[in-house]
Amino acid sequence: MEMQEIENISTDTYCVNLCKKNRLKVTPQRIIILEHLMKDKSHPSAESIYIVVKKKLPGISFDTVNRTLNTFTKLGFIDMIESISTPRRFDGDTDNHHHFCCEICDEIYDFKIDDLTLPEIPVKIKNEFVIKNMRVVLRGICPKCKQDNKDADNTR
Amino acid sequence: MEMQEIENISTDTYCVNLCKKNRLKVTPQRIIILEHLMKDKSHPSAESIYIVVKKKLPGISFDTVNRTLNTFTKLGFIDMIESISTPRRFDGDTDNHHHFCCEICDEIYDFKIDDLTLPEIPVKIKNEFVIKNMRVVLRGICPKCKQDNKDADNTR
DNA sequence: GTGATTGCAAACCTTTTGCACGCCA
DNA sequence: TGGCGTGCAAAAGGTTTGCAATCAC
Repeated sequence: MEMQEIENISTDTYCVNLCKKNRLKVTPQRIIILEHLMKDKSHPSAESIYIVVKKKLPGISFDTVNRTLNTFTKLGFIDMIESISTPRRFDGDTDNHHHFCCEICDEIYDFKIDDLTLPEIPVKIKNEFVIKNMRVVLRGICPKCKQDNKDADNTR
Repeated sequence: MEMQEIENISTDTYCVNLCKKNRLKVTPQRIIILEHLMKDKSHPSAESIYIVVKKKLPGISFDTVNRTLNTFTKLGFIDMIESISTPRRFDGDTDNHHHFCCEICDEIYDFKIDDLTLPEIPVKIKNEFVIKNMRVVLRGICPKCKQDNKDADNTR
């Protein structure tokens, strides 16, 4: 009980500071959403976050949840578990290979990894799950966009 | 030139056989879409596939492209580069960890990999790309759905 | 006070579904 | 011929955008 309270206070403080540090105004909507995400390990959707959060803050709108999630994702507070964009993309190459996704241009680059250095999947997973496919997904900035960014800096 | 022709013929034959083997009726729409996917390494969207394919088969509809892509994906002819489902999902845990995605229930399971066994990213990628995040993504069937499948089999 | 943030509504984009017609086996 | 596959149209599902009112700083 006491622990719980202490935990809440510190989570709250953490969220407030995170917003301040990133020059976001500290609004109850943001704090509640962020607090919830710190606790919810179920990889929730915007919809399910909205449902839970609305109980504590009945006036909150779904759009605010969506927008706030976008803001937090851009700032790196949270991760979006999804490839890049809404339109689905397809790959005729079903051989084992891996992807680098550029977060600026959404381009996907293939690369290979030496089989010998493929990661060790935990035994528990190997035994209890049926693994059909393994992919290493890198996210970041591709050479082209890196260059474009530099160019933009130089013209400032 | 000659090579090109030979290539086309064999690609075509390959696509026809692949459909037949999987008891799909061989329609020009399917063959053209499949042929295109064999060549296009750009990880195209349904839209961009539609635009290209329409040039060869002006009557084709966008819906057919979409439906065909679904069919091919289910049969494993091609891969869908996307996380699981359209609604985005979020993760408050931005520490390095990895995901198992169940293709039946869409549940996402976290797991850790010993840092020492993390895969070797090719030097070319390391040098030319800015890597912000690396995740190993496994796809398959989770223990719960595996059990459910077994149960269903037993009641047949 | 002022500018960022919110809530509401509409717009937008993509995928799915239902149905009649046409084509492949 | 029979039934799968296609094209068309409408619906559904989710995210984004524009705008006026509100709130944090």
